[in-house]
Amino acid sequence: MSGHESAVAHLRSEGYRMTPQRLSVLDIVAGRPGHIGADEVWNLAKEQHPYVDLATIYRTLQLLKRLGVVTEVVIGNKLHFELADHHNRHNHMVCSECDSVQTLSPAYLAEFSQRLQQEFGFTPDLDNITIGGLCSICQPQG
Amino acid sequence: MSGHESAVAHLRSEGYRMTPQRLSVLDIVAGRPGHIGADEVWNLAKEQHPYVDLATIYRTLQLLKRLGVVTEVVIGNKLHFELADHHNRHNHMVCSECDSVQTLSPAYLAEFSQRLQQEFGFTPDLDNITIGGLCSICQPQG
DNA sequence: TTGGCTGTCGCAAATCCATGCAATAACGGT
DNA sequence: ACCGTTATTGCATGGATTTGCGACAGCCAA
Repeated sequence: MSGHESAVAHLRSEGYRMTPQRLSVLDIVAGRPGHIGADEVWNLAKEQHPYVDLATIYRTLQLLKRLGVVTEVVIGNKLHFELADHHNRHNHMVCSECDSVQTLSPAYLAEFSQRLQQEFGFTPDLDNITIGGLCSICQPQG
Repeated sequence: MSGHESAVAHLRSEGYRMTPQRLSVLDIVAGRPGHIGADEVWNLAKEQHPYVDLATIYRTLQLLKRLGVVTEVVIGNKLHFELADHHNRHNHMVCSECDSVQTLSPAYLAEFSQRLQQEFGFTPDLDNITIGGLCSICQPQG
């Protein structure tokens, strides 16, 4: 029962229906400080609602992503999700060695993004930009 | 028979073996100006070597990627590969609507990359940075 | 050339995610 | 509270990619 009532309202105002499954997914993602994998969401959701199907979890997460309620982060070769905080947007830096994740203010990307827009007419989707690389701990000869 | 003899030498110097399957994959990727999907590589490889397995194609492409011989590009939900040209590195902008790909000089990312390095000790892997978004043609109300 | 060590292959099964379809359940109207 | 419409679910299936494993084949040493 955190602060995702607005998300529920958002869903309904778009003509989507609120189901227990979707509520569970929302609760679970909202109850997490960080990001969470689809499989973890599934396990937690089954505790409240034993018959949820994994496909439903995936569809719900995709829906919430389309609505901008959650953000998708690629970690390793799996997808993770986290509640989108529009007052505190951020991008991610994922270490390819230890899979650790650091957040990054989009201010770092703003100028870059504008250049792409101006010079190529290409509008980057900032929410889906994740930077891979090596974190400070995993640097070679670190 | 292009210019990938050095890649062959690279493989062997690292203790990997050169097999006809791997040569085929190298030939095919090297013979392509742009990027190519794993399934396409497979189809072409089968023409020369009817019994190659798709798993071998994948493993070979992963190996070549690890060695820096080819670069991986995520297009839609498929992986594409292209010969890494170290004298003409580039990043990609992929349109999430039409899956078109434009290349991008890494100069655009240089300053950004340096800031991450200095402020976070994070070394971004430029080869694996792909920018998603909407191309000029697929802009809303374009 | 032969042997053996070990990397590699082909096959099959597993994983992650997406999708088609019929049964079901949510919601607005009554 | 009930009904009908239609979005949503659960199930089964499919596509893309990865992985386990036994058989096989390169490559080095003798």
